[in-house]
Amino acid sequence: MSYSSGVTPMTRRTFQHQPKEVRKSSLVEAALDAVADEGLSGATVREVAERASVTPGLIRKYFMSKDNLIQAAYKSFVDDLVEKTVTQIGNGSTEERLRQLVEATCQLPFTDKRTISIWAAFIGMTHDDPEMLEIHRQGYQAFRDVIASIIESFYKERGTVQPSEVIRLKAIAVNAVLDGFWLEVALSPEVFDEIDVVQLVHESIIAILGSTPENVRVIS
Amino acid sequence: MSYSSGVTPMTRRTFQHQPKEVRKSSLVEAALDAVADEGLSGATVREVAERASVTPGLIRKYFMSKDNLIQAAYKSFVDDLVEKTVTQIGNGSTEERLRQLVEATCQLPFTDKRTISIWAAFIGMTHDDPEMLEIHRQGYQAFRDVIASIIESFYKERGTVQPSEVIRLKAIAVNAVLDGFWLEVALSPEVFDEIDVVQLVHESIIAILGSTPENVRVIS
DNA sequence: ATGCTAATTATACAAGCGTATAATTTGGGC
DNA sequence: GCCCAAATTATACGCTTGTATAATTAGCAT
Repeated sequence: MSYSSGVTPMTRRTFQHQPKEVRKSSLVEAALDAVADEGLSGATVREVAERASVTPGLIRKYFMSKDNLIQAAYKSFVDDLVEKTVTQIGNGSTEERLRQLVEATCQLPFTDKRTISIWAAFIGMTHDDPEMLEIHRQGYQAFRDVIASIIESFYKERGTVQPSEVIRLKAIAVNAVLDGFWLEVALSPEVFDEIDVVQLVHESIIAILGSTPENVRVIS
Repeated sequence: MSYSSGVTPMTRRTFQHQPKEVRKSSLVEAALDAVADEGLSGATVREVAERASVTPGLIRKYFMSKDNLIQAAYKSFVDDLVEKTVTQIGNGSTEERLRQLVEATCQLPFTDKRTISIWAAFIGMTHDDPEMLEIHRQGYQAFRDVIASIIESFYKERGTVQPSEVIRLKAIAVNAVLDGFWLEVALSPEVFDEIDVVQLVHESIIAILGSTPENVRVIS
């Protein structure tokens, strides 16, 4: 809804000057809201501008193009996600950190509708736009590093120091498990209505960490 | 590129009548090609029509709207994927079927650029469009059923018959692992350049199947 | 051969898109 | 209190989109 209902306004709308960074992040936030609510195709320049209480032309003062704004929004989103994860994991014992990692992945606010909608909307762009792909990769790399550090502690505590190559493989596997569960929870939440996801994921990860090609045995 | 370079054509282009189903599936295939190559935003009515060697107007004879065409394309894609998986798995021993399942997930043609591009493009629509969500869910349900039947055989062969609830949980977990790995391979293939993904996934799944909350132990 | 019906093409239109640019307002320096 | 640069608004343009519809063609029944 425009501020004037179609007719030429008697007076221009008032506005306030804002520092560059404030305006930029305000526009980025508005873009993410638009993507979450209306999907990628709904995140038009006009829609974003309206959500930021600003006129469309202003966007081009701060971003070279609409694509540029979308990229900035994606980067902001990915960085936030990684940072929130790191923060939530904290500095406790290995067991605690692992549990926090699982909870961060399976529970709110990481599985809320907004986060999932944005993730899903953007993931499709990584194949067309090389810049979006790069942003995605950096985020995943950072996430995998967090996982790897926990796994390293895990083995150290158990006195079975593993070569870095093993840790790398385990980190990839654990990352896959977290990603896969997250995706399932995100897209088919009703499947997990009566399931303790955190427990299930935790068991799966422990199973993977506790197995090597030589020592996997079904005991019972 | 149109058949006439902008000027009014002297003669209309020739065409052939086609059976309803042939035309429909031809349009669906063209839509999938367009999505794979140009992304969702590139899959316009005109683009699809051109790829199907047809004029845009014809699409509306077979599909109520563009959205309707996109939904049909997604359904075709999902059904194909499930069917190809089932076919590849075949009727061998449990061990063979499990191996085939893993290979089907991690190797070509399930991880080729076309398949991944289409999957990624569509997944973002499942949050806006309820019909797309339903198509997605049906596909996943079918896939999970395939996994569950393999898992059931797995336990039967080992003489440890599990309650259906356990099988269901394991199926969800295995599905998550496959999904997660598939996603990683799809989006960051360079990570797996020197890794035997099939082996890694297989180990992870065996670890999960062989673990219960009571019997998980690190042996070595 | 002819005529009829369905299939297909060609054309047009209104709406929405990203973008460019000129006009106006704001707020701090003097 | 004025002025000037920067920030913001307003307006317009050209293009693409999905859709509607009229004109034409193709193929089959007779």
